[in-house]
Amino acid sequence: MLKITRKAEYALIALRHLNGLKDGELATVKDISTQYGIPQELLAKALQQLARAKVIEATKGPSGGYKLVRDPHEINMTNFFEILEGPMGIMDCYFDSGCNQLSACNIRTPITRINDSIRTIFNKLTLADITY
Amino acid sequence: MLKITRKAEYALIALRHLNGLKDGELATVKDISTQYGIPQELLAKALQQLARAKVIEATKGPSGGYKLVRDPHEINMTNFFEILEGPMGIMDCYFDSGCNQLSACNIRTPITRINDSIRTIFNKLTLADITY
DNA sequence: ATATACACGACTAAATTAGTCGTAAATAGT
DNA sequence: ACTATTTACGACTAATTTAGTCGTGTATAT
Repeated sequence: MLKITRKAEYALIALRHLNGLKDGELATVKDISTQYGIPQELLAKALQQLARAKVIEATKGPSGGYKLVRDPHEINMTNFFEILEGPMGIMDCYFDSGCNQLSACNIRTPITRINDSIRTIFNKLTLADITY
Repeated sequence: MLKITRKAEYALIALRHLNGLKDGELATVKDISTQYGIPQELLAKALQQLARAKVIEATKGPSGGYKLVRDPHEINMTNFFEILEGPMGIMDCYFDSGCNQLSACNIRTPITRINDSIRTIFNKLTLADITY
């Protein structure tokens, strides 16, 4: 019920970690997964998604790793979650119009409003806020 | 990802329906489930939970059914969801202190803040708002 | 009596999430 | 060139959660 996934949780931990690095420093998946006790392969996937979305940047090979490449103030949590998990909404009908009960549904409007409220919260929250 | 369950969704539809009844009118599970295309047994369970929590009241026997017994302004969505699904939080650690990674976790504080924001939204939202 | 409606626990099925594995590709150091 | 390190990524399995069903019981209006 209204839970975020572990993948998102792990990614958030990692992002915060990357945000704390000194200029030019990189962190590897291994670094992060051992430091925080996170399954390495799962974290790897999450970071790969963030890298594809250009939130972080990867350097391959020995002494490689990841670093943040966007201003923490520009990474908002709606973005972040949607990169990792796809559309964020408390019900699918918010995005997906394939609901076959729509005509009878009496809560569409309120649901949409609730969704918007939640998205607004997450839109306003940036990585910078999460870092303090 | 941040989804509410179908049970909660169905319950919300039902509550809104009950809220629209005339004084003294009752609605049966069957009424509601056929009108909105909801699996009857699942809806039944949800309404039983709401009845146990004294949000609605059941009358057994022929011409029985459910009716609302609380002022719609007093039924807030945090209550509502927690009746149906238990504690509402985006991560378990918000409630459950059994996390074995707590010491390393670097996002506890921000997670708590996010949770509080969401709970605040749902605290302010009453059934009356959902009914318009 | 009987038909109707709620109560409730046990159960199965489906879907989602979590986590693993194998393989490939880039690259720094030697 | 070779090797160790590190990211990239799809396929797979396992675990958990959610969805939905079933059987049985209790209350009650007619």
